[in-house]
Amino acid sequence: MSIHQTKAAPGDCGDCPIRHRAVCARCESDELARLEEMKYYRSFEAGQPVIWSGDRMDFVASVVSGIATLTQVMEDGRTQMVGLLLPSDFVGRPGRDTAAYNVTATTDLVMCCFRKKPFEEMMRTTPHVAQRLLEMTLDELDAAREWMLLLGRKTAREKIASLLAIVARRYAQAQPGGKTSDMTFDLPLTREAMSDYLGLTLETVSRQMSALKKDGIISIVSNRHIIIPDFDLLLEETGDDTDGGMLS
Amino acid sequence: MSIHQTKAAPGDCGDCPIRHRAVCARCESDELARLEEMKYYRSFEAGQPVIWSGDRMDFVASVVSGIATLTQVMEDGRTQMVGLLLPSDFVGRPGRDTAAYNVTATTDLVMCCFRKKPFEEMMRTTPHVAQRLLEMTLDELDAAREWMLLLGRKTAREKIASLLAIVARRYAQAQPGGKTSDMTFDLPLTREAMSDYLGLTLETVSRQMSALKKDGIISIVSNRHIIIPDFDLLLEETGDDTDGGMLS
DNA sequence: CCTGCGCTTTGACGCAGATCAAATGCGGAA
DNA sequence: TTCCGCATTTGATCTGCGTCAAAGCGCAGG
Repeated sequence: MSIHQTKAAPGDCGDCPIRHRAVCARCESDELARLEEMKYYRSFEAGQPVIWSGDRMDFVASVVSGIATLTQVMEDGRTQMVGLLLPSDFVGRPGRDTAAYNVTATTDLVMCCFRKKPFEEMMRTTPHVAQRLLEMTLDELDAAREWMLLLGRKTAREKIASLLAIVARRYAQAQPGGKTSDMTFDLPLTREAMSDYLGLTLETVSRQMSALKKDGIISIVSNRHIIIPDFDLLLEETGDDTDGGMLS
Repeated sequence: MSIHQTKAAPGDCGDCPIRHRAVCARCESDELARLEEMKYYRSFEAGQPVIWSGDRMDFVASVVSGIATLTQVMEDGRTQMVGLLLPSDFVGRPGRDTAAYNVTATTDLVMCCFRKKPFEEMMRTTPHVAQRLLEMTLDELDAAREWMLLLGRKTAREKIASLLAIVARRYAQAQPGGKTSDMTFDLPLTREAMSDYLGLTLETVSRQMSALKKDGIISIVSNRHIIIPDFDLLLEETGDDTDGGMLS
């Protein structure tokens, strides 16, 4: 589907690209050894479902590379994304045996899966995994609350700007220097996925993207490739406090 | 402000009404003793602020009785509630020293506060508090995701029905029998608080409440006091799957 | 009993974003 | 190169909810 080949799974935790950010971040080498025994990799092509809400799920997992989404769907088809999973993010809930959401690969995806039983046992007997998972869950809860403000109170334009800022920021922090000027990245989401994220229709997303482009806030090259000439200008469109937040 | 007197703080954890549901739920008696040493009670009148976003916060806390809200406010005043805290719910984040949200008492409120330093130390050295906190945080994350679906995709009528169903359910589970018929309760929220919860204006909330009343889904006695003659009828208005969800 | 003050309801009107529909453009296969 | 399928853009119109404004209503205090 794309020219990229799925990066071969690392196999050894020592070489793992998410080693220091995922649930295993705090683990000592003996704990890593235990994890190695319960882990296995799974790959998915862009667009493929990982699991459906309600399905039995006997593993938990970390995203190693690529992007996945968590979505909720109402009976009549209305869809809301409730999670955007980037490398090192965690899927699944210890102590629950069915999936609560649809999980879909939006790009080619590699996940590091842990068999649920031994993983739960490890959470009970050693502190490092549970500690890290708590920290990650609290971060996700904060992100979810930010997202709730976006869904409940922001205008369509502010929503789009916020999403672009979030994605751009994550690319920036995975990249060298460059800071506030001339960020460039590939949007890993279709217009429809964006609309599901933002609680809008895909037409509104498209119109607002065009509007931001017309106003010089962003450049759109080849539909997915975005250039942000001035990140501060984009931030002003998000409706968020321009200043604060540097604390913490 | 109300005839109710603030229930005297329990003082002893053994008598605490939230003993088996709060962060301390899993603690053994020696751990409880440690918690007793770091805890103190604070009371707030209905409508009073507990803490403002950005303020220094050197405690974490459990709601003992009453109701508090977490809200985010944009520069221009747009407000979104991001958390509704009922008895046994937890406020504050270990490892963070400023409040991330406005916390407000919407009814008379009693909180059991723990000094942050010793609480964090306890999380590091004994597993039970951290384990319980992880579980509670995962529950909150699920609730937040349900809430995101509501904010992003539900109609005003569905939003109102969903909120009433949530509150009614919680009252029901704190009450005897009664099940699906003739639930009656006091809404602990003003129309404005409801609108902040749902991402609507207070006028729309009022109109939809009137509409549900006209359609016989609810009865409104004295503005805050609500009767739900048939809970299943209300559920049909929420837009959620009428059936599923019995699993789990 | 009257009065004032919050909270709530109701009405009239406007608009942001949804809906319906039709191009347009782009990448992959033949 | 042409063709096809699909994502995206753009246009025209509709509508649910927001906005602005004015009553009601219940309760505490005088």
